[in-house]
Amino acid sequence: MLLPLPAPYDFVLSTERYRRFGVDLANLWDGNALLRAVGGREVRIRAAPGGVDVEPLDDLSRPEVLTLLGAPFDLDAFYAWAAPDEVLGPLTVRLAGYRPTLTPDPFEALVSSITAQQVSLFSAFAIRSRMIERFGVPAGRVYSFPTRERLAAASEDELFTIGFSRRKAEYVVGLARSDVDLEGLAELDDDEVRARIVAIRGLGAWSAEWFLARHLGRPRAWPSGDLALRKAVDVLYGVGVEELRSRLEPFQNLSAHYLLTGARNP
DNA sequence: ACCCAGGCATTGG
DNA sequence: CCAATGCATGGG
Repeated sequence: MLLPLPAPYDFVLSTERYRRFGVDLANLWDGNALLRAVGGREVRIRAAPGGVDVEPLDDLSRPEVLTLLGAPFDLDAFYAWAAPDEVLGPLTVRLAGYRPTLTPDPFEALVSSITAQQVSLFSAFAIRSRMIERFGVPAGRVYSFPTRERLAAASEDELFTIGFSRRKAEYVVGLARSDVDLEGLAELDDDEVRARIVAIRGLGAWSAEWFLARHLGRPRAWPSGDLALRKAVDVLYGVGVEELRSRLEPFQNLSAHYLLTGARNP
C-alpha cells in the first residue's frame, strides 16, 4: 500500500545511514527495502512513486513509518530558506529529496547514542547489532529493538561480553532501570529536554542534542559537539560550529543532516 | 603494532 | 573553573 510523502523524496538516499556503517538489525536494509519491526511484526518499506510502499500498512505501522521516514520535516521551507546560502544552497540541490530519518522510540534513541559515544560508527553498529541480536526479538529477518524491560533485566557483564565498555554497560542498564519518563520528554521545550537528558548518568550534551534532532525532530537541534559535524562544517564553511549556529536559525537540525550527508557523499 | 573514531564521568590542578 | 585520563571495538 502506498504511503504518500511530499515530493521530492529520495528513499534510498534518506535511508543511507542504516547501511553506511554496517548492518543495523533494527532497521535492516534488504537490497531495495527497509525492514522494521512494528508491534512484533516485520514491516517492509520500499521506494514507490509519490512516497513509499509499506507492507503491511495499518493503524499501527502508519504512524511508526511516518516518524521513521522523517515525515514531520518541512523540506520545502528548508530548501527555500537554504537557496541563497553558498554551502547549503548547492547541497540542497545535490541532495534533493533527502529526508532525515527519525528514531521512533526514545529508549532506542538514547541507548543507540550511548553505543555511538566516542567510538567510530562502524564499531558502534557492530556492538549495537550484537546487543539487538541478544536482547531483541526477531520479527521475520529484522529485530525489534531491545525493550527497556529486557535491558533492565540484563546484567552489566552480559553487555560487557558483547563489546560494551564496563562504563557504557552501567549507563545502559542504569537508564533502563531508572524511573525517568522518556515518553513525557516530548511535551517539553528544547532546553527542558536537554536538562532532563543531561541529568541522566551517561548522557551528556551530545546525546541530548541528537535526541532532540533524531528522535523529537526539533528544528533547532544542533549537535555542535559532534566530531563529524565539526569536521563537515570546517571543510564546507571553514568556520566553527558555534559561530554557524545562529546563522542557521531556524533550520539547524536539517542543516546538520545535510552537512553530514553531503560531507560523506561528495 | 599502532592510531583514531559522530563522548562521558572521574580525578586532579 | 579547565586539563588530563581511561574506556573497548573496528578500520585504516
